[in-house]
Amino acid sequence: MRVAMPVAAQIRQRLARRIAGEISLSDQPGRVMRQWREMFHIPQIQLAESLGVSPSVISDYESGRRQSPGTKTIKRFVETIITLDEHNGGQVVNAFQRLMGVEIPTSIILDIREFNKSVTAIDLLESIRAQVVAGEEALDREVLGYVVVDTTKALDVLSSSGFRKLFESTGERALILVNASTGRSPLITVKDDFKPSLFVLHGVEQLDYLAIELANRERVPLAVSRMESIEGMLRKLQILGKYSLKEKS
Amino acid sequence: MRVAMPVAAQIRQRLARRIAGEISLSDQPGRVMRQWREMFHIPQIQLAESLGVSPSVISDYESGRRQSPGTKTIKRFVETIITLDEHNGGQVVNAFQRLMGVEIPTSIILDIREFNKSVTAIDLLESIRAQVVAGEEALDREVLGYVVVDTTKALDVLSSSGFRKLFESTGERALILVNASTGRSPLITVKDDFKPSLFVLHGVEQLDYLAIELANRERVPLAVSRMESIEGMLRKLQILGKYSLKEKS
DNA sequence: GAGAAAGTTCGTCAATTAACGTAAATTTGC
DNA sequence: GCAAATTTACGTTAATTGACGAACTTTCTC
Repeated sequence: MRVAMPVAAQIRQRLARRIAGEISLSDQPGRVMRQWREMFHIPQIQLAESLGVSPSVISDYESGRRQSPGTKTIKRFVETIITLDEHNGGQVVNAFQRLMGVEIPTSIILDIREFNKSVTAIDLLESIRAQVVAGEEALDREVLGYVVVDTTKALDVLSSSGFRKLFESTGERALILVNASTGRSPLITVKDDFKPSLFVLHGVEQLDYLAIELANRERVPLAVSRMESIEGMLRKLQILGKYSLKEKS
Repeated sequence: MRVAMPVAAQIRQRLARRIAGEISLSDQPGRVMRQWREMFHIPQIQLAESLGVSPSVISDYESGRRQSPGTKTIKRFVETIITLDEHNGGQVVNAFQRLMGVEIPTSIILDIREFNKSVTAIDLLESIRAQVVAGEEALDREVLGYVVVDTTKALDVLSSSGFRKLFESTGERALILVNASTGRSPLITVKDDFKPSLFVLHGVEQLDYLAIELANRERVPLAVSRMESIEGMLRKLQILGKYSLKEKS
């Protein structure tokens, strides 16, 4: 009996199939390609180099000049972005692994990553200028990664069981909720053993008292980021996550 | 809050993504297209008609004359085969739904289908000239569908938990195991509450005594088909399953 | 074993892809 | 606010796709 495929390869394959499927079923394959390239934090130039083509080629695809790329192109594209990530310690692939099991739609995820170095809740909060409002006692715990979710979209797309799954899949990671008007709706779902180790809200107008209460009860730190723009915050997170395999304690 | 996508549409979408992904990641996209068309029991001519193209086009893809079909082609292909199945009551899509959750590789599945009419274990066994060797008492139960698995390949590819998942996903259906030399290895895994409602073996040289014992203990009918070829058996099953929505009791 | 049904092969052609390279535009970092 | 990095826009070319249709082979069915 032949030995089964290693788990890592299986995850890789599933993610690859998912990306390839999304691209080929889209009316704008280029847009989807861009989304994934950005999810992997790979500049066009680097991708072009790895593919052995000129950067303008990537731009042409993403901008839609090529309306129906062939399977060869898709295959090379998908395999290259995944391989590049693996060379960086698999920050994105590994983070996605967690989501693959629960079928969370990609559209609500603005950014996702596993850290390759040791990062604490405090490190993360500092980097995105966030103020703690509850659960202060657990701020020194290590955070293994983060997921940034568009809360408005999530409320639209996810059922309440979807939210629970999202939380479960984010254990020991930071869940960063942008476009969270009061923070009440998402927090209210937190009841289980498996839950994020850190909540960060961005874009709250008026923080709901219940959110604070729940965070205290569940002993999860809750913070509010004071960054002006989402883009700025994503950039800060990216810098914080910049790989450095050796630093991991 | 917008209402979530209906379950049926979700399944359709997941299956579509999976097929599209498989096609675009394959080195021989045409071969994969053929596999899926055959899984859906759609003749080239009918597919061509639905797509509004000439049948030779399908053949050209499947034979590999077109080596790298574009996303538009893939998308139209996938959506058409799924839609055609849905017009037939979703015999294949619904059968796959069950497998989607457990990630069984398509490669081990030779055929799969839900019945749209009432079929009993006896009906099925008669149609493929199978002799019952154990568990006779449950032969009048209704069988909702069937899965034909290449046992040799499955032993190669599936872990023991994979087998259990396969069984679980086949509840109230017939599991037809071809290339099953003794029938021992697959049967030995049956221990759970969720299991096929009927086992059929094909291609056994010498039936293992333990298989019979286990089938009796678990009260699942076990039969051995005397059809000469696998192809012949698949054809018989296809005829048995020929849709007739009204007949379903 | 003849006839129908299904699938293959291949020459042909217009439309599109895949790719380059250069110049222009945009974004980001200090 | 400038320099560097990144992305875009687009003219161009060879290769390939997407498609037809006619002739042919294989596979069922009665």
